[in-house]
Amino acid sequence: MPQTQKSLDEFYNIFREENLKTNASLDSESEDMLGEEEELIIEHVEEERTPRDLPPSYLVSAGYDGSKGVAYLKLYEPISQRIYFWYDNTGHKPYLLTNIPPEELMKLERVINHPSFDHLEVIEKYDALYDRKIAVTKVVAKDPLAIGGRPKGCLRDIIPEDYRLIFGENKEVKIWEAAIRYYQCYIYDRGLQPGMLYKIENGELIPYVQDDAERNVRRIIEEFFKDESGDLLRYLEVWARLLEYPAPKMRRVALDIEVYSPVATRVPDPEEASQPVICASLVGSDGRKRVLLLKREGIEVGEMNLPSDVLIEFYASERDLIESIFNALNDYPFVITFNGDDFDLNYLYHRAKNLGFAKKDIPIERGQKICLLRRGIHIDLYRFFLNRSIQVYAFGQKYRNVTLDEVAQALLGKSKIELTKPVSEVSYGELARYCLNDAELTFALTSYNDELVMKLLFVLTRISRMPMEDVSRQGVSKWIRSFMQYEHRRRNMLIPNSDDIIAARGTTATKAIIKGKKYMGAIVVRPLPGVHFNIIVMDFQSLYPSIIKVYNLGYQTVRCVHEECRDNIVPETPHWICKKHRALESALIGSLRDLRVKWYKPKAKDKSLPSEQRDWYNVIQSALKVILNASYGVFGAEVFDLYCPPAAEATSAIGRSIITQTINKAREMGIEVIYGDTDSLFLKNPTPEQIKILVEWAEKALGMELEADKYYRYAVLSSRKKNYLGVLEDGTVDVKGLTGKKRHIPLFIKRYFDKIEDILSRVKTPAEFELAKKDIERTIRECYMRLKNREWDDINDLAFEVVLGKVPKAYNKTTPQHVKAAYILQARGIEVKAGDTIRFVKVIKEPFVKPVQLATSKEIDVDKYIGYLRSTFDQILDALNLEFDEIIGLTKLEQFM
DNA sequence: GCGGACTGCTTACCT
DNA sequence: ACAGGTAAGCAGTCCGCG
Repeated sequence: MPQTQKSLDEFYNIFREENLKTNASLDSESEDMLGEEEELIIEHVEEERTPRDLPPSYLVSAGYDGSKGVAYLKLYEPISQRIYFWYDNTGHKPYLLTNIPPEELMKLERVINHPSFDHLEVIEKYDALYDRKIAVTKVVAKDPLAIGGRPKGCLRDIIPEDYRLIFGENKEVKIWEAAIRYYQCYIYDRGLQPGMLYKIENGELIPYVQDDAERNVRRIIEEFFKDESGDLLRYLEVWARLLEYPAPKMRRVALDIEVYSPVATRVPDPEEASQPVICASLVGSDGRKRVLLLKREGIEVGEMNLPSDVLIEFYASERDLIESIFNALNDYPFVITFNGDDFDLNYLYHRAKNLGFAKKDIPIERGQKICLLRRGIHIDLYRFFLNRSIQVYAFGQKYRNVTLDEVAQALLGKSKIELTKPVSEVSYGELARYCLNDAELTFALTSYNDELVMKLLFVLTRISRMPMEDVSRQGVSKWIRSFMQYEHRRRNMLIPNSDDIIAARGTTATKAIIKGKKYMGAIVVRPLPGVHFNIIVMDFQSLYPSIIKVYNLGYQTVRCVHEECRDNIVPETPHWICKKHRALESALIGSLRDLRVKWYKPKAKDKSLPSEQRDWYNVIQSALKVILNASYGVFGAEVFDLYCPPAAEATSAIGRSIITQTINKAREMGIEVIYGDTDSLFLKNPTPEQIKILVEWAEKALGMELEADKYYRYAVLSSRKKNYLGVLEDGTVDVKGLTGKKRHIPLFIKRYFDKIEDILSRVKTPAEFELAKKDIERTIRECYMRLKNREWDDINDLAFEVVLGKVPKAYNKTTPQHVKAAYILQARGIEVKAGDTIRFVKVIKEPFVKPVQLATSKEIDVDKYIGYLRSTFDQILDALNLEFDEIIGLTKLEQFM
């Protein structure tokens, strides 16, 4: 393993000019113009919050203090339940790396005379793309904004510009690591572990070792992974330590505000904040519930029957009300909102400014799209639940639209309160109940299931090595990027630029089936239509992460520079894989995979453990699931900093080879393979011995873990891929891909589909199946007759619900039906946004669709619905050898009339 | 001027 | 703003048809 540990005396300082005058104009507020890698500069000087000594506390955030000019950390002390600050005392400074030698850089006046320029150093880095050590120049600055992230005048732009002016175009100017946010850079360089325990002793920051957790780590490593070969072991230990340390109880408050609005249908713009804040609710983990109301002319008191533990406070002045909110924001270490970045905190910030608050009295710091707290940690749950990976893998698609109402209904079984009148007009009592309920729901989303959401955030903070605020707002590719960048710094590896990787490794060689995609993906086995009893579904446990681990995939190893590796070919591709070095991605992803599969997943189900421990392990395994599920995808995503198309292509190619070999093996053994998709095989009636042999073969021949995942009493397959139904032993029905389960279809049809599902769940034997068929026919006939005779209870049951992917006018290629309906709504003055669900019915007259709220029953085009009914049920009837037309009483002859 | 064959767009889903 | 593969419905286009 190449490690470059050049000793310090080999490094030589070229230049160190003390304190060139600071240019005040560079400190001005240019927040709005910052690019994606926004540096949020915060100023907070509070001696009481920066102690010389601090008992063990959790590192929860990091940032840069503009007034002190240093990095700071936020530590959560779990006994006092307060946030404390620690300021850097190591003299760490922001920097970038370049291939331009110091003597040439010194000729670039705009660099050397830059007000924030500090000094130059030459250092050595390991360049993994070319397997060599290189000398690079470290350009050190006094201020992170001088490095990058500023639209104009930062060093990462100046260096290439001026170099070309002076030295010409011959040499390629390289800048590395200039887009990393300074506080992340600080975390990486100092090897800090957000989410872990630290203490402060006499001003020094010291990691705190907790014996219980360390014992667990030792046990995992020594007992559970004792057979693991050397290079993965180190990673297993680092990860295990991060995951075994428990999470603290987090003292927090949920905040929701209501704002007066002169136009009932319009929410006031937070940037203008022209209307008063009329109500705020604060629900704390300490049990405190407060409702703050602004006294206004002509508002009825109404019924004030709020629970006795709720404190109601009336304010004559809005200023006092906001000050009260700000006091709470300063008091609680964690503040929870639903959409606070966009609305609540944003509104309070601007409203306070409008009311003449001094900047130092506003505890909110604004970025371009985020609102942070100067003292505490602001978690915007809207941003967290919006995260696709969280939605799909952590919460199993339980909620569809990310609204407080829908998420709360899905996870808590509770709803928002419906107002009888616009917020601005309702009585104090109703306003208080409404606002309080929102804050209670918001709080409950972090407390239900033993604080699952807070713990999940904590685990992700540790894995990603990012501040909690960032983890809750950014996507999985940023989390993965962060822990990979951390590992580069730890190994003294140069973090390559995206174009370096493409230049060295090239692009893809296979052809995708789908037009516009970059390379070929997974295999889907053509299903054998029919009803099949005794089906075992086998699958490879996290196939792609296993491939990345076992086949050593990463930007470093795919198409490496060594001649001797070129014979290590990836099947069906021209790519080869390095035999000399282990890729960083392979080690990091591989060790995470092993910990999840071998330790956390089994332990999460282990009834011998105390339930608290089990819950914690369950949080960990679902956090790992989220990361692992994305670990292959990021290789193939341009937005990922270590984007490496051949690595993505190699992963799916190896996957195809593995599943194909396994199918062939099963068939050789005389087992019927009736279906399969990517990493799964549906085997018809295999014996336990056959399964055992197949599993052992996969282990031996492929080095992959194959397991029997499910047993279906029977499975119903049509000829369509990704489209089947399986009945488990306990009668649970797995429905995959069938139209009858899709969210957009009318409730009327969905209800009948559910009835059929119910009939099928009771079938145990082929004999019972014949009876069930008759039942199904009856059910479909009933549905058909009710439609034909126009016997629906509610026109809403006939509505299709389709999500508007973009604003209506952005559809310039075609105008789908839901867009037509959206236009009709717009014409009626109803606001329609991207992401809205449009509810429409099919009608007889042009344009053949109508928003359901504008339609009447007699306009409905029944034949369109019957057509839809047919195609929905054909997916099942195909497999049962039944004909829709015969069921509804149409003879073959009649079909032609 | 109309209908069938075709392609492309869009959404919802699977792994 | 993690990937590719599949189903389905509809919009829009082309072409034949004396």
